[in-house]
Amino acid sequence: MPSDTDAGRRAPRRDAAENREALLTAAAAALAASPDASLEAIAADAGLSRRSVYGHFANRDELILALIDRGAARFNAVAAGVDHHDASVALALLGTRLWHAIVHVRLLARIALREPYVERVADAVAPVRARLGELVARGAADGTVRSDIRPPVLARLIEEAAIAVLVEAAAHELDDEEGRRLVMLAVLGTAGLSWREAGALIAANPELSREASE
Amino acid sequence: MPSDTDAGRRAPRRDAAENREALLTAAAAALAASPDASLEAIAADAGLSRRSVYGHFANRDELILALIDRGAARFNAVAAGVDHHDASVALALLGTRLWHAIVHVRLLARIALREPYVERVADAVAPVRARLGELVARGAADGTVRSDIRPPVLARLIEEAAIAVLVEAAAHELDDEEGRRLVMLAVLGTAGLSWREAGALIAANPELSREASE
DNA sequence: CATAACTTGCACACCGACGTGCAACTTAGT
DNA sequence: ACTAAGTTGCACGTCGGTGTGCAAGTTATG
Repeated sequence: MPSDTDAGRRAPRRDAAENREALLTAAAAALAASPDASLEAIAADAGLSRRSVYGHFANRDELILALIDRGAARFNAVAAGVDHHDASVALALLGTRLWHAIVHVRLLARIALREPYVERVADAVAPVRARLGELVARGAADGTVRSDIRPPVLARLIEEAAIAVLVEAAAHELDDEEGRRLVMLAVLGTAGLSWREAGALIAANPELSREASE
Repeated sequence: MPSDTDAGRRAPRRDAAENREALLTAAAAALAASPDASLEAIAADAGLSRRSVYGHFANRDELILALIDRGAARFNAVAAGVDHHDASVALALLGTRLWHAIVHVRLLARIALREPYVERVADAVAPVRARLGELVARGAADGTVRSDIRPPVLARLIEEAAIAVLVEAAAHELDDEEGRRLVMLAVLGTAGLSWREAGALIAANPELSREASE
């Protein structure tokens, strides 16, 4: 008895949920490649017909919104567990975590370029941004991060630098090892550390290296 | 007598050339804002009707290609005159020059996102990329630039970092002063200098500060 | 195995944008 | 003032994509 209200109704089929997932996955891939991929293309990728997309989503827009929320959730979850008394280490750590979520990051970055969704993505991603802002502010205050750029601006620059690496990584396929290292170096460099300092910091904090899990 | 071949033909009207310019300018603005602005919108911006666009360009594509070539020309010209025995200074200098060409940079960056034009933009911009590559390689060799990232990759990262600042600058309008400073700091930070080193380098090289001309 | 849940294919209307032909108009140059 | 260069508006066909209705299938599940 699934519920009181839908008495006579049968439970939804399990494979429907799977197809919905397949659609989201296909859409993520297609939209990351080209932000205005057609429903036709997406459905085909998911192994469905265009017609049956409408059995899962009211329209194109709802599909994309679902995608945004899904990506952002993953994204924010990743950022939530990041902390360290040294702000620069925390930033590097955030970088490596982002590397694991690279697919989501790239997708959101692409979607956010299209006019109607900019705001929506910004809202969905607000938590990560907030966290990043905190870390930068703290670092600027205690001297672990540069203080020649206003913290809010610096936070944006670090964000952009990280995204740039992640996007770049897609073109020339880097292995996990190098990708994570690059994100950290880009973040730390933008944060004001010299490349030797950044290297030393990574070497001194093994938790930055052994993130092979997951 | 304009030429021998077009004997009976009258010289083209001067205002036609002006309108062509107006179209390009309007298109640059419109496409930078939204990379799939309609010809209708562009023409209106330029004070013309959609119909007469076809008097200047065979089709939408040719308009965009003209735009790419025009932007890239400006862009490459800017990069050509950049050099300095210290590679990191040269990079910073390139940064400030790019700041002056910010409009073109942003436009090309946007257009390059659209599938059919990626390659074309890459070709058009090849000279700047080449120059950047040289500088990075030289800097890595003589120790003025970080050597923990392969030079070709580092060149891409620096490029992305600079573009990120330029794009970011559009949102929150920065004055000339701060914009140029930010581009330089982002470039130098990515190149491996600490923020204090970057500050010192800028202070020590007045040509990086007095670029108010043009 | 009965049946609701789901998928499919096709038809259709709709929309925005592109590109073109043409006739009438306005305007710069000589 | 004559005239070619340039602009305009409108009509038209085309194309690709969206969203919907419906009838006929297929398949998971109770």
